[in-house]
Amino acid sequence: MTKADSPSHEDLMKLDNFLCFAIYSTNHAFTRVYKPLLDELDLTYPQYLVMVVLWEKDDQTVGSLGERLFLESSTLTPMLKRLEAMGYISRVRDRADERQVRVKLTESGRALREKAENVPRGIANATGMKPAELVRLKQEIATLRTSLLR
Amino acid sequence: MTKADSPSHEDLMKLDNFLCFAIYSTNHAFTRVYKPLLDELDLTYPQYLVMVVLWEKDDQTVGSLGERLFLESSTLTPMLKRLEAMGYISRVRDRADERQVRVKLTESGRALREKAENVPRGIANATGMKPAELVRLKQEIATLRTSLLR
DNA sequence: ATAAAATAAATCGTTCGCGATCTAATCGCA
DNA sequence: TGCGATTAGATCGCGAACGATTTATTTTAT
Repeated sequence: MTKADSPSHEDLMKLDNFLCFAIYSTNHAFTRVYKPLLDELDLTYPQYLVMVVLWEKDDQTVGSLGERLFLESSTLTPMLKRLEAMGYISRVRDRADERQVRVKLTESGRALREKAENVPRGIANATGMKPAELVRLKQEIATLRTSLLR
Repeated sequence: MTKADSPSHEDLMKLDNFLCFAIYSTNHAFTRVYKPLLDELDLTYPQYLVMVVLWEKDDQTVGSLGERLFLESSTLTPMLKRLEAMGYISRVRDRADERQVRVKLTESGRALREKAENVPRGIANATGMKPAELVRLKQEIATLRTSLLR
């Protein structure tokens, strides 16, 4: 492919040229890097993301967690039940609107935050990127996500 | 956070500052964008990636597919069985080394390639990015993946 | 005031993805 | 040559993830 041409079907059909595959495989890579760090907290990677959202703002509905994480209730409900079984959160129907379930941190869930404090640095480290670069790349990808969901 | 400081724990603990979450959620966004395009081919997104690898190079072992896609045999074996059941590939033990399974496209699997020809452009379009940008971003993320797996 | 529409979460069935383990085949080397 | 180590896939159990559907509640419109 020369500079002036638009990419050919041939080029577009190569896995290594897929932006989506770069994302897909890097996502798996992150999961692997997180594994040993999160094992100590007894959390899976998606469970950890839920906890991060709750540490940021406690007492949220399933719906608001889903909006924040881009997940459906069919994904969250079972996950939240697991976190509840582990004692990190409580799930209670909202008295004012019984359709909603309010998800709150337990004492144990709040306490976990301290244990998780050093996780982000461990991850940032594994990327081998400088903080500023990292922020820029993150922002570019978030923008891409917005385009895709539009 | 001022320019001179390194990021605080507080900052690092916010979901929106997580590079990994940008990747995680953008991966899901890609899956959603692919869905309607791949429905016409009766393929899931991961199945499509397997087909792309085979269209690039036919007759590979489970191991080489896994190396290419960063997937384990425990993931691939069931997927390949589904693709076989759909008639797109065949799985045959290698006569020279019976430990290996050779995965080959069927006539139908090769034919599918034409139907899939316009998928990449549809996706590229949905990103709203120019080809050159897209290549650069893809490369940055692939480099990140390499760092993470190191 | 009540029936219809909308909303929130849960449930079900299917596919992915992994780690741990198992089985079968091949290799290495004494 | 033969037996222990290695390798390649397959299997199993578990946790995501989604779409489609269901159930329960609330809102709206008549």
